[in-house]
Amino acid sequence: MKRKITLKQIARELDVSISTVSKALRNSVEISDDTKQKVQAFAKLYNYRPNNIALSLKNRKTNTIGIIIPEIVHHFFSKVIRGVELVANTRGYNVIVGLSNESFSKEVINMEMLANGSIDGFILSISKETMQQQDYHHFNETMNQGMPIVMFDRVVSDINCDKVIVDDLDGSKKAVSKLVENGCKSIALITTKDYVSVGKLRTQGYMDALNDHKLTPKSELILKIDDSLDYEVHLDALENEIEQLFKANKNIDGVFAVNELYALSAMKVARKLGLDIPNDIQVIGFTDGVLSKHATPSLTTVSQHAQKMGEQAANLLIDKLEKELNEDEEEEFNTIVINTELIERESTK
Amino acid sequence: MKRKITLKQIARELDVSISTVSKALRNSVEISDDTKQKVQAFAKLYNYRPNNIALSLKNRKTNTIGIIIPEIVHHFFSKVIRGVELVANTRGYNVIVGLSNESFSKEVINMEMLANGSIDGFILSISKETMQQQDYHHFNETMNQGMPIVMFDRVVSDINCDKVIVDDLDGSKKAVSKLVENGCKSIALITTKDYVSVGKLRTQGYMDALNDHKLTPKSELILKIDDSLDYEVHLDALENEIEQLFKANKNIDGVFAVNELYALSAMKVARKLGLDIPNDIQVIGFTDGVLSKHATPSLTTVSQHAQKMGEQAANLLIDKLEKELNEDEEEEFNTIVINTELIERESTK
DNA sequence: AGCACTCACGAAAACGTTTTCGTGTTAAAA
DNA sequence: TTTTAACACGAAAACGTTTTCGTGAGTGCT
Repeated sequence: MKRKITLKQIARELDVSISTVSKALRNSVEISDDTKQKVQAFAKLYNYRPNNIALSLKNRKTNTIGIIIPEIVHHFFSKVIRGVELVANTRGYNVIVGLSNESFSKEVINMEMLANGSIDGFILSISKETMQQQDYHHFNETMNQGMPIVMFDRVVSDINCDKVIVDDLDGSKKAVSKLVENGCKSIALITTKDYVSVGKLRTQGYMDALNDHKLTPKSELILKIDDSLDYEVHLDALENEIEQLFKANKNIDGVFAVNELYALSAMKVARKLGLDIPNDIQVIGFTDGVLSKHATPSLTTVSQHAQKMGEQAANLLIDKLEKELNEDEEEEFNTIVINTELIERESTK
Repeated sequence: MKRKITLKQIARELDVSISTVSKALRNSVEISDDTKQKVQAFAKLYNYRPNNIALSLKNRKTNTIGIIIPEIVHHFFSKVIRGVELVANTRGYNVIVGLSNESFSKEVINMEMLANGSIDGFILSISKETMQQQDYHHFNETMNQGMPIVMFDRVVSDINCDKVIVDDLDGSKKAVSKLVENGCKSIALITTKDYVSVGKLRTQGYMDALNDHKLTPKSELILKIDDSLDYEVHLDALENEIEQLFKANKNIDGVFAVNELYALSAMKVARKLGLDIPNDIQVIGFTDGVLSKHATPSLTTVSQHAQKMGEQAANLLIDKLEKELNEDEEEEFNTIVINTELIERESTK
């Protein structure tokens, strides 16, 4: 078990100075061809590779970006990571992952752990708890230290930074409009509490679409789920609430759900109540998940293009990292809006 | 936008030496209480945090572990990452993620990128292409440089390192035995080509279970899918093959599939052919996926405990990293076997 | 006064690079 | 022969830490 070889060791073996070795390897004109050959051959033989940590320290640049997400066992987030990885790698960066697990304190700790030199910038999506508490000091502090942040999906307008978001409003308008055009008269909305920004926007889109079609939104058709419960575990509770909704409003003929699980649960309850999909009731979900495609009937969804979001976020961040900004010139922040796409499957006519 | 503060700056401001600042912050007895207080107050005020990169260089230890997986948009792998992250974080490590995308060259490049000082050790699952080519030089070279590796799930016996594996053999035996006990006489196997080690083992488990119950395996009931196709895309081709199998063997009353998608496809085809699940035909899949739970009917599966695998792998690696091994004492490698669990749902009686 | 000790601190090396600047040698020009 | 210039290389600083060792001032003792 031999350690990795260093410049110093090569220098000692070849009886030259460290500087000479370094220059020879970088093909400097200062070094004679003879010496270059000798050094390069030796380095190749011993498979020399410069130590990344030393380089990072010297250059004050790690070529690593940190990504903080609330949860990794989630189709949407893992697709985003894939997108980030893809462009990061092709642009010569590594990716270091931190999970907040939807917790404020874990988000803070994780960011502090990485902000002390380990990475050059952040890509992140805010945890639910942070959104509730509306405590964003860690983002501001990070940025004050000159470390750029790109937020995606769950963003907050109070923070001035680059952002990549889904056009949630337009996406849900498209979905609800589709339901209306397909003949639905009484469309239910299954959404989350308002503090999650995306939930709010999707609710707004539902409203807008109804208004556009001269339909009046009815509050009894809107079900707001308290998603502080882990719904993977409390599936029963979720289905119960939906069942109550359906029973109280027998005329429901369309459902728009702000995520995959709500939509699937709605379909399950509908079947249980003897309703046929899509003839008695049509369902659309907002999601980038894997369940929709394989459900029976398969679910019509609003696709978020998660991987593309990751790619765009990474490009935004790396662009900023590599642009040496003139001191006097004002820094500017971009917001990229990713368009949604309605993927029609069997749950709609 | 002010840079992060360093020891040197604190030293200059307080008109003491760098060493004094460093010692004061670490509460050294060498420093007077007066000076300690002064320094610590100043450091707190300016929110001083030691630079990780400098520490890594000095200590020759990064407190970061690299994880290389073939694919991240995959329930199994993302659960493993979650497990790794969990114990890594509580033990003071960061996690840096590399994706091989099932490609040999990307696996090699990614490992080389990280092996030059960025991390202390690897946790990885081998890509399909690497398994096919059976070229493992990059693993050996990494280990020769003193960087430990822990392999999980897809391992190879030629390499001497720590491993965490699922008891694939026992898992599939349990599944197939269950089918037999539930009255199945003619059980089909849907598996992959043999080069993926886990596929091979699961096939073996199927054989063993049949033999244990005095049933003779019939080759016409075994369908080997060429999974070099991306089956998410070529779903039709997959379903076609399964349909041929069913049509050619009308007596099939049980199916064991080595992954979730094969199992779901089998159910879909069965329904299409007018077969009732689980009365006409029972299905079990080997998986840790999310589809099984939400399928209709929900799928009975062999659970792999992916998160636990990640946790164990991380513990194994960190244990090795933190155990200063005596030079003379032989290094030893462990293999942890994770037991599977049969989760019974609606697709079996 | 001379000596030994403790106390509180600083200098310097080390981790592995890159880069600036200086310098000795040799060959060409005056 | 002397001056100049090119050439080939080395010394040293810098990135931000930690730690070993050295040292000057002060104190107590004889």
